Amino acid sequence: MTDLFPKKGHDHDRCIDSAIAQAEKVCEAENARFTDMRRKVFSLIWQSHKAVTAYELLDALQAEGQRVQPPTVYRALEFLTDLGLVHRIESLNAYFGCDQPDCDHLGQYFICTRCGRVAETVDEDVSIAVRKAAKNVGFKIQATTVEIKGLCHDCTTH
Amino acid sequence: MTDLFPKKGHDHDRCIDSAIAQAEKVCEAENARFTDMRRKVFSLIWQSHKAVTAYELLDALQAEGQRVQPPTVYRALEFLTDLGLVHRIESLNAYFGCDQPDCDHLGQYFICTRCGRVAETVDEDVSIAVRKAAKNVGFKIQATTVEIKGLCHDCTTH
DNA sequence: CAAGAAATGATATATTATAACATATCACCC
DNA sequence: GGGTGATATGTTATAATATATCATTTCTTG
Repeated sequence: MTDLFPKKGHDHDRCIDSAIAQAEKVCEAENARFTDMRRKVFSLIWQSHKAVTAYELLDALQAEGQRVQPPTVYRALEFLTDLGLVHRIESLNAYFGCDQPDCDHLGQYFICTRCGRVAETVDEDVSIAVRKAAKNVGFKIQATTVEIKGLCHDCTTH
Repeated sequence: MTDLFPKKGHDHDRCIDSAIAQAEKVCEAENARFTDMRRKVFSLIWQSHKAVTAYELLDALQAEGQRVQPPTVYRALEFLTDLGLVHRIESLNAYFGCDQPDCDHLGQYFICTRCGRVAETVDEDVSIAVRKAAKNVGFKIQATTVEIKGLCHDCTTH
């Protein structure tokens, strides 16, 4: 068993730094501009391992004295999700930083209902089963949403 | 290949009647009241094989001259989803009539992005793969959301 | 039929998201 | 290096989805 969720007391600054470094690389590869606003939003999303709502991001930006409006946040989110740097968690209407942006959007999301954290995995068996189920019914997949709610390992044992 | 989506020109009245008959049975078994409002909402949901938003239901009820407000619709939806008679499609913020209400909520939803129809399946391989993925990471499942967007068989061939 | 429980009505408001147009900033060419 | 078109952000308004709260009605059951 390998817990996907980060350990208590891990060095979260490293998560943030590494995510930003990755994002920079992706943007460069895609010839997309990682502007101040996008970087700011991305870094706010990475402040925790939870999913964050657009309005939480807005509040955080405004708390810093910026006069930001909803469209600004939603635009940054659209940019980031289009590049796969952030994923939208449909069942939470919230956004989550992806730590494997080259994963082709086939991931699955574990959402802990106790601590609120989210973890992503790209499980081949799940993808295969989903693809097979689609094939069985003659369905051509464009996108999949697999969100699993429950208790993370920490929260079942503490 | 067995298409889950109903054939063109199928007798949809039978879908509706059968769904209502099933719903009556479930409510009786659960000792829950299938009131006029709940029946009305349920039957509106079953007017098509698409997912319907709460406000589309509200509009339909109001179009019939009823002076219905949002909470009324949401209450009916809550009742129906709690009993498993209706499922919420998270990625659409919309509601869909379940034709196998004893399925334990482990279903997968195929959503056709062209015709808008939704079909439900309960694929054991997918469930098993998801449960295994959860076990691998020490995660205790409470609920799963598996929504697959793409083209139904009709829409790929026509 | 009375009394409590369950359902619905009614009002207000919270939360999530986008449309439309104005302004600012950037990248590139000359 | 300055003009120009493209890209990004600012600004205002509003749409779409959902819930809290309290009042009233309807149902059930003794």
